[in-house]
Amino acid sequence: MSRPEVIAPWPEHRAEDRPESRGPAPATAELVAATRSLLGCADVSSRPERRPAKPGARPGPLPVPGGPQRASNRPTIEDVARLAGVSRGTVSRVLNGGRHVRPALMANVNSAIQALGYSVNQAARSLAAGRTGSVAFVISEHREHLVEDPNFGLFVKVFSRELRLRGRHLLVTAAQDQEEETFLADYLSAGHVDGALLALPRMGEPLLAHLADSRLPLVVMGRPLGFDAELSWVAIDDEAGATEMVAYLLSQGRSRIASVTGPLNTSSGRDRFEGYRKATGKGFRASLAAEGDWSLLSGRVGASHILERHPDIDALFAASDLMALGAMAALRQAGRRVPEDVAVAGFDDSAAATMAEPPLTTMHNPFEESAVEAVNILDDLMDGRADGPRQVVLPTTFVQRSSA
Amino acid sequence: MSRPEVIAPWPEHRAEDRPESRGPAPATAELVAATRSLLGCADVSSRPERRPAKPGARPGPLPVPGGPQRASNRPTIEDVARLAGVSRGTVSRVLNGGRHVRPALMANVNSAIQALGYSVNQAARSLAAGRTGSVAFVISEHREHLVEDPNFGLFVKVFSRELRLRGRHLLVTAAQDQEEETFLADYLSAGHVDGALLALPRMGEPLLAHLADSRLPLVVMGRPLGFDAELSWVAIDDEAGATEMVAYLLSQGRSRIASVTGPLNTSSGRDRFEGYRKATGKGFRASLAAEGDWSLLSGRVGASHILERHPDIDALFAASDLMALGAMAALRQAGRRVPEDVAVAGFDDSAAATMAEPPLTTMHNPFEESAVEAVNILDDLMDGRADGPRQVVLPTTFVQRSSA
DNA sequence: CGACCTTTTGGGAGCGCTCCTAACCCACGG
DNA sequence: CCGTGGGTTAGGAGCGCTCCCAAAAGGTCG
Repeated sequence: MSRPEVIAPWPEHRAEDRPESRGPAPATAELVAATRSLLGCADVSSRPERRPAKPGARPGPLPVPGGPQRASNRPTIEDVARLAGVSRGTVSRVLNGGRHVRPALMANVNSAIQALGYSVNQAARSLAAGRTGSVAFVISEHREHLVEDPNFGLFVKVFSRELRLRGRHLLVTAAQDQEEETFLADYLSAGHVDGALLALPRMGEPLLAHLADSRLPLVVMGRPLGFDAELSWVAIDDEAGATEMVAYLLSQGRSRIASVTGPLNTSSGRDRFEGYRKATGKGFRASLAAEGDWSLLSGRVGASHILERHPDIDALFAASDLMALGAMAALRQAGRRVPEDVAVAGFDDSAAATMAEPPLTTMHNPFEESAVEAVNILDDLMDGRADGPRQVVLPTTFVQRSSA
Repeated sequence: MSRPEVIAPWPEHRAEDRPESRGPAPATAELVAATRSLLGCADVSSRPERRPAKPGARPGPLPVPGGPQRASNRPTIEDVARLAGVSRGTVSRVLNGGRHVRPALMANVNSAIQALGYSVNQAARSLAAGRTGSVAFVISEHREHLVEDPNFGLFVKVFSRELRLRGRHLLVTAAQDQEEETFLADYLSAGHVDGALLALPRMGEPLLAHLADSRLPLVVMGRPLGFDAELSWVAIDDEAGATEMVAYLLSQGRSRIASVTGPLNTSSGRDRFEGYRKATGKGFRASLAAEGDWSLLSGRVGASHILERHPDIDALFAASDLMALGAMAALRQAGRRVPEDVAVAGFDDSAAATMAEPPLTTMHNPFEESAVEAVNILDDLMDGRADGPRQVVLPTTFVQRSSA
């Protein structure tokens, strides 16, 4: 972004975050006059007038030559200043954290804000400050399926909440095809947002490369293969989670453990497979694994294929809950009982896991914590508080239900 | 909104929607000079100079007294104007639809835009025009569960896509509690967005009332009970859908049809129940129905209760797929086979329907079409093209799978 | 050919805010 | 008593755009 090292104006919680007055604003000028006396405005004019009023100074609302351009009745910072008996600058300072403002004046300004129901004009602020106050959540074409994933909704919710706590907004942008992706990358680097959150990318995705080049503060959800070191990201410990799950299956006396993996061009797909491979040790055989794409269907297809090659499996580890459901359907179709004949384990602990019959044993993926962490990092990045990319890896936790 | 009847500037597709140049912008002033000659700028100066250059007119970038305030290198409309050899006003006109601009000049301006990689500064535009170019998708506290619903993601995706096609942005806002809801209502009416899309409200929701009072263009997803006439909304024909489904069950020879309904303080819950009641005709008995809240659990609980009262039911109509899944679990637990002993039908055709065992017979809810329609209406509302609230009701379609 | 109307164009005037500078205040110390 | 310096404050300048008005250009018609 334009100014390299902005040291955090726009603080946590400002007065504007809790307006009180309701209903349509009355004509502001009158309100100012009327409210002024009502408000117990501590008269701070104990100090003498500072500057002699200039001859050309505005006496009041001042009928503009070309007729008033202000169509809206929304109170402005100027109205607040007049009501509080201070200058624009002081109000602005209060709005931005209140540093270098005497407590008495600050109280006055806050009362005025409340009285007028003032709320800052985001557009004006953005224009003047060169920051937009909003953050994009970027979803690119290859993640169509993500949208059908309940976790997507969760991300949106948590992002939105966390950002608002910091006085920022969430802008959701989706690119449906290659062309739109290019447009999106340009749009984002053009300074329309202060930062971006990127959903789980695949390898070799052009959007990722574009964004990595730009100076836009960026946090990736999931480890971005090929950009591990240069980008900030939040991920879970996929390998450890997979290892733990397979170890559990082994501990239950299962020995012929198959796996439907995630796409191997994603870090999660890869790492979960790696965890499975390591945990099975010398029992590992490539033919016991089939690559899926996280979807229900791919789980069913993958499990069928494995079943043809290895009719004697007694457990199946799916790299996602959805694929586990698909696999369960295939197993049932092949006459296997779950968990009696074949134990089935999933990954993610999504809503689907509870819905399954029998309910799915799975690894809990801390989506909410990830989202919070991502916003934290992005915030530091945007405010120049970070001295380089930052990566966070969160642990998963085992959730036992009845499928394994 | 401030200006009541804005008649549609900000057209469908503008030049800014397809920038070409990549990479960081070089110092703009030089670029203007350099590019000018390269561009085959049709020299439109065949007409004589219009106005004699004022004595005080800027000769160039003009070193500002207090030092240059422009931190960013982003080209401005002024840069484009200089390069194209026209005035700011003309470029602005091109940007906003190109009315009252000669084609030759328009071409020049567009080349300049491409050459500089110019893209409009949203903040400045908003400030000057009094419109923000963004639309809020509002999710209030009572719809927590919605977020876990895959349809929510679908809404976000479709809204985002449709709005971008119209040069607008989607802002996602969620209120977690009562207080935030009040804040949100204020925020929205304060003119930070041009319009709002409200997700499926319940009766007596304060947010709905607030928003209905404000002048903010608003489209509700689902029929807002109590505001049917005064608000714009998009809904499906819940009653007809329910009737059709129950009629199907009857046609299959099922006669003792139970129902787990949706919450009866929502229009969908009410209407689907009404359709069920009418279709069952004199076979209807209140004890055959149980009220649910759309959730899996409520489906299970509701079905269990019904089963206690009426062990002889041979069909169950659930007002949502999720509740159907819950009901199926309860039935299975009670030793009933689906569909042999009890046929189960759902509603919505959500992702959960395919996942079920057996796959769910359901009514397809055209979520995507609804979303598109909602954006259409909102667009007309925001541009003052609508002469009052508008309501749309879309039909559902029967989807047969194997549960009934 | 000039009066008159329509279409196009240039540029002034803001939109509401933040940033910055200079002026002001009030100790405090010499 | 007068500098000196740190903490406050007022208000000018400007962010990049749209809106609008008046001027210019280009018809049209009697």
